[in-house]
Amino acid sequence: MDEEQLVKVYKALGEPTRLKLVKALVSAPQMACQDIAEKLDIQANSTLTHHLKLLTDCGLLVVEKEGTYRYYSLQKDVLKKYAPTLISE
Amino acid sequence: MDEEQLVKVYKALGEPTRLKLVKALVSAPQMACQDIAEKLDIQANSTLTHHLKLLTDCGLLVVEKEGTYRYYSLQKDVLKKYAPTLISE
DNA sequence: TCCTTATTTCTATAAATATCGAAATATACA
DNA sequence: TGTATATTTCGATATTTATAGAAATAAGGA
Repeated sequence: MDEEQLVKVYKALGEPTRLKLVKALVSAPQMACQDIAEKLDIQANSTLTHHLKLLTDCGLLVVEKEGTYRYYSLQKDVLKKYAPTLISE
Repeated sequence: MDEEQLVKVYKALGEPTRLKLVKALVSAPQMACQDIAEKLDIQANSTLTHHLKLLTDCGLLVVEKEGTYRYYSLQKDVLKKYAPTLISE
């Protein structure tokens, strides 16, 4: 992974809301936007979308469409490689 | 390590200049401010101090005084734990 | 003490980013 | 088609942060 991408990964993890989101997805197999927003106490949909975009752009999350829902899940191999402590802790 | 501290670590790594600095210190045993500023092409002393503070505050760097110099070095065990890919790559 | 070098602190500014509200898009269903 | 639900996009604002210049601090040597 090139340096620019590495910066993206660590920037994505270096923000409280997104770190909480990643941690939540370590135990949950996948979550829809609603569930995530509720879990993390995010007020605006657009705020959630913003965070989800950063996390998917850097490869930490993947999204799967299902009807009007989108289910986000963790790329555990990526997380394990770049921030293994988040998997086990 | 509590969550707040974790955020600090990843925030410290999620910025191009600081990531370059960490990478430079993986191979160099230690570096003084001057050397770092030159290596990373940092113009203002205050900018360097700012970055060094974030990196030491989160535990990634330690500083050792020697006369008017301060030598910064990497806490490799910390880096290895939270971002192991930076050690080997 | 005075001067030089090395680094930090202070203050300000510009750039990046987290948040929000509202409108737009997408999909399912009556 | 029309309505409801889920999510994204757009535009604006407030907060955070990276950068810089100047003054302050620290240590060594003339």
